[in-house]
Order: sequence, then structure tokens, then C-alpha cells
Amino acid sequence: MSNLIDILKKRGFIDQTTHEKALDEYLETGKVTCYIGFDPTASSLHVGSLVPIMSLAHMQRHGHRPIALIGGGTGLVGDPSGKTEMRKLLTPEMVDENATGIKKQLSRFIDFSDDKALMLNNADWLTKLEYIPFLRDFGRHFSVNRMIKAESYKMRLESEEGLNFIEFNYMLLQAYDFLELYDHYGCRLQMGGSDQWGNIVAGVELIRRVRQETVFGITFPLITTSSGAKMGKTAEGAVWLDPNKTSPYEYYQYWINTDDRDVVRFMALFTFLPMEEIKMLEKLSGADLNSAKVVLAFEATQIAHGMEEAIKAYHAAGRMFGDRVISKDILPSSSVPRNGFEDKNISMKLDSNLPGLKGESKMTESIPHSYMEEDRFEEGIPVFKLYHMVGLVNSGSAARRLIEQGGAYVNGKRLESFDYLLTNSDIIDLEILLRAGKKRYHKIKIIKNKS
RNA sequence: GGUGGGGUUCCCGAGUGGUCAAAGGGAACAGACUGUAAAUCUGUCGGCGAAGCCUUCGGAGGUUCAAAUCCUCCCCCCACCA
Repeated sequence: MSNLIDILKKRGFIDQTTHEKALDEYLETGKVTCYIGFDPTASSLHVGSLVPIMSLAHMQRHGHRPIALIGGGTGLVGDPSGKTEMRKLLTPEMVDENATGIKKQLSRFIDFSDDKALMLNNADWLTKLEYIPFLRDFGRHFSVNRMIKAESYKMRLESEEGLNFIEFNYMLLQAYDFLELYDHYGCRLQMGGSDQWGNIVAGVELIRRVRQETVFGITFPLITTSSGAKMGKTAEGAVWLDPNKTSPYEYYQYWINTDDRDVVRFMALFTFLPMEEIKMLEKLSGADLNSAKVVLAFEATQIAHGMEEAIKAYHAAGRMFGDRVISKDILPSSSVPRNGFEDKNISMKLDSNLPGLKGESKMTESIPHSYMEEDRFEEGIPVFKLYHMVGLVNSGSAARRLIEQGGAYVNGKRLESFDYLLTNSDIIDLEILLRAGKKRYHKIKIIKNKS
């Protein structure tokens, strides 16, 4: 009854499956092995990859063995599926480097100890393939007539840019991956984004042809925000899972800014909270949803960056935007602090985790910040330059615009002129708080000069 | 290899000698309204301490008082033909 497919379906993970009935039965047979491929196109995964990651985590939680397959080999070719443009070819060095980063991140979501999950790299077998034997053994099973009809190639076939041969090969390689994992790890289920359907089916058919066995595929829907944007994109670019590329505070903020219409859907996809509780959120509307967004942000941050970082981000947000009391009735399973700063237990817990620092001072570090020496303010610094320096805007011109449009605040006070001179008198408790627009903050921490 | 069509600011896309930092749209940013939401309206949207100046229209040269626009060579993409 609590079949995994049902659960994934309810949480919104499933777009299509191959032979659903047989797949259902297969998943009931006990511990099964499934895999998803990850492209090593960057040194970090981002929010857009969260659906596959979470689905592997769900698999593991239900006693199955996930394989995260790093596409070190396929990354050398580049998947054209659903892409309007050809991807830049990666060098082997880049692929290796990126694979390392990705591995680290996946470990936060999936437990790789004791072979409870595996991390493999298809470079291990793909780079050893020999052209002629490969063509003879596997190429003959692929119909070009069929391939060019595949939805995943369609966009490129119809585009100006076209599709070149190396990319056209991609499908064969991914199909071969599946076969390899089937042969060596008994893996009979491949999952992936909806753009992977063609590649997955190619693998299913290859295995049927060369091994006379049935294997399965599941695709996830492409997750977009209600405003139509791809998941995980902001003006600054992707929202990364690597805390050095996107800080936990920014990560938390990303989720806080979720569209009202997406809260329930995202909660189901990106947290592990029980569906019964998530369902209850449907009753909320208007500003009440903001409490739910706090829980969403907290849970998502906790999963990706750990409890400490989640709590820090939560408190930082509370200081900047005001604390929000979250009723116990909302998502009771969440361990989110529910009373803002009043929650003594949380504060104490935090203190004990951070030896040598008082909870509060450590917490503020969550907000983007930088350090400057006190004597730089002796003669004063033009405020628009400072905005540029700390990266709140991309140029002096942008800073001027921001200030002239009334979007810049220093220590909570709106700036009147772009060339206001910041001096010692603007330093409060060794800090200067810069704000750009409604919700971007940057804190300058002053380093006292030894006199 | 041949023929034709293309490469414009973040993206799409107009512009065929000066009035072009380059129409229009999208994205983005700011303000107002709000709930750190959406929608809407308004403004901004290459750089420079901003007067004016500097850099930009695939790349390198050239013609011209003046080039995104004309000429030469090169690179890349697409279509058809081989």
C-alpha cells in the first residue's frame, strides 16, 4: 500500500514510467538498485538537480540501493537532449574536477557508507570502448529512423544550429551505461528528467535486445516555478548546492522567496515532511503562507547544509526581516524553531555547537558580509563606491542608479545622495549595514586599528 | 568543395554611411502597492566622481571628415547542392 511509486507520485516526482505494473511489482521484490546520471558540467550541482537527488534519497529511505552515476564519460560528449544549443565540450580535467565536487555534495543527501549507495563514473567504461566493436555489438541495435524522431533530438533537429554527430551518439552511450550497470550491479531502473525519456528508453530496449531482460525507467517532470522560470535560477545565476558558491543564507532566502503557488508543490518535492502535513497547507492562503515558506526554507537548507547552517540562516532572516512565529499546527514534524529568538532551546543548542563564540555573534555571519579596516573611514568613503566594492551592485553606475532611485539604505536610513561620504560616524557597534532594494543586505565589519 | 543566408548590447530581434550607446520585446534592477508572494503602475537598464569622455554591433585591416552600416581577408553557424 505504501508503495514507493505511489509515494513518489503523490510527492510529484513522476512524469512517465515504463510498464508501470511490472515496475510496481519489481519494486516490491525487495532491495532493488536504481540509478540516475549526473552531468559533471559544473563543479557543483544546483537546485535544478534537486529533484533527481531527492528521488534517490527517497529510494534509499525505502531500502533500495541508489547509484549516482557521474557522467565523466558522457560529459566528454555532451547530451543534446532538450537543449537548444550545443554544449561546450568539457576537457577530461574539468570533468574530473567537477565530479569530485559533485560527489561531495551528493553525500549530504545520500548515505554512501557500507555500499548503501554507490557512486560510479561512466568514464571508467566508456573511455575504454573501441569504436568498431562498439558499433558492431551495439550500434546495430539502434535505428536512426527512430532516433531522429525522438523528442529529445527534435528541438535540435529543427533548430538553426542543428545536431552534430558526436551529440547524436550520446543516446547510445547512455543506453550502454544502463547495460553496464545492469550487468555489473543488477541495476534495473533508471530515472532522470523528462528530457531523458528517449535516452532511458534506448537503454531499456538495448537491454531487452542483448540480454532479453526487462528493465525500467522513470522520468521526473520538469520543475518550473509558477512564474514559468526554470527551477533554481536567479538574476545572479544558478542557486548552487556548494556553500562556497551560494551561501546557506542565500540558499535559505531562495526558498523563502518561493511563489505562493509553489509552496505545497515544493514542500512535497524538496523536503521529507509527511504528505499528510503538507496537504494541510492547502488551506493556508495569503500571508499565512509565509510561515510555511519559513518551514520550506528551513527544511531545504537543513537538508543541503545541515542543522547549524539552517538555524543560522533562520535567525539571520529573522533579524533582517522580522521574526515569524510558526504555529505548532503547521508541519508539526519539522524541527524549525517556532518562536524566533525566543526559542531558548535552539539558541542553547547552537551555542554548544559553536565553541568559543557566542551564539548571536556567530549567527550574524550568515548575512553576506565583508571586513574593512577602521582607518579607511578616516577620510571617508563615497557610499556608491562602497556598494560597488562589496558586490551589492556591479558597477559604480549601477550604484548611482540604485541610490538615485531611492533603493539604498545605510544602517536603515535611506541615502539621499550617491556620493555621501561614509565616515567613522556611520559605524555602529563596529558594523555598517548596507541595504540594496528591499531584500539584499551586506554587512561591513570594522576591524579596529591597533593604535 | 560550390551556391545562398546569417553572426548586433544578458536573451530574442530591428537597424544598410552621420540625428546610434544602437528601435521593440523579454529578462533584470529600483520605486509605489504588499506578505521578503503574485499581479499592476512608474522609472532604470555599457563604463567612468558623469562635464564630457571612453569602449561596444564575429575577428583583423582599409575607405571616409564620419562605419553596426561600404571594401578586403579571416573565423564560426545554417540551408541546399556535391
